[in-house]
Amino acid sequence: MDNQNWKILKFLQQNSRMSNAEIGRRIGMSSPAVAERIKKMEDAEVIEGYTTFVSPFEVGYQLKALVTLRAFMGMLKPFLEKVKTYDEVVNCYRITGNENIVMEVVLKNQKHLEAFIDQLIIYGETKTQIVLSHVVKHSEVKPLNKKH
Amino acid sequence: MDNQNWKILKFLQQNSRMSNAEIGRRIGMSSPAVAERIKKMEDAEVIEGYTTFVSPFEVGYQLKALVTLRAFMGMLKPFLEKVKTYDEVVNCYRITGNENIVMEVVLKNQKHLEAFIDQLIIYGETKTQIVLSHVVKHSEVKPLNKKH
DNA sequence: GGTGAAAGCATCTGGTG
DNA sequence: CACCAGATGCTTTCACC
Repeated sequence: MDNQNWKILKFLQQNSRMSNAEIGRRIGMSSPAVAERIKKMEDAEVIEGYTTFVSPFEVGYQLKALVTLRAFMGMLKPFLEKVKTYDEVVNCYRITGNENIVMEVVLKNQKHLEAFIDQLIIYGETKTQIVLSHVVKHSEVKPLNKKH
Repeated sequence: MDNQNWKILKFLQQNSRMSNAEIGRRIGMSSPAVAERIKKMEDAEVIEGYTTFVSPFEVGYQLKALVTLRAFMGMLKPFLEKVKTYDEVVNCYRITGNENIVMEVVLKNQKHLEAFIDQLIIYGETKTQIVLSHVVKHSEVKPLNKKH
């Protein structure tokens, strides 16, 4: 992970559809060299994949929320299986503390939110925080600063 | 947003570097037709961008946490400006309720976490939840189900 | 939305330091 | 081992239908 690799990752994080040739032009390298470096980062799982951001709002999801779950005894495991099947859940984290789970969910409206939360009551107690705005959106991963 | 567009979005969300020609082959459409549909979804901001997932762990960030902030009176606005400058913050949401902000942060180690939280004390009270695992990871946005 | 030509790109090969 | 340059097959792009 030298400086050239970080430059490649910077461009790929900003626009993963940028061609290897264009990346090469910007960092002073031939396109086969760029391709080879990308391949190695994929193999090393530094690069986990390439995706497209779809605006939930533009396709009809008017609400975004963070839903926290404090699972009932014995219900965490079944929930961890079930959560994969919910279309509304964009991200789900297992966390330390009194609460076990935080989910980022997209929903059509209040009624949809109500229906979604109703599904969860068998698994535990929930807390819902409506997202008002996305202040920092998928900021790039940057090289670790030495001072830390 | 017909069914063909949703198929294109499905492939692009799974692998944004897939060529238009390959997408076209899979959905029975020519590559110029695919290109035109993608362009229109970009213009309509249905597609917000294309990115690469970089594994924070593989590049030296051993810890992930959700940090919640309850801002002191008058400190929310300055914080909303400041948060954009933190390399550790991957996502930051403004939310409803007692607490104002939830951040997803990546950190080198406990010491780095301590230093990060120390930076926040002037803005408000914090709560930290360490992420144990990422149960659902950037699940695709899917078409809204009619029943909701 | 398809087709076909031209330009551009990815990928493989062989060769250099 | 990382890189470059040239050759080949795909891809993108733009004209036109």
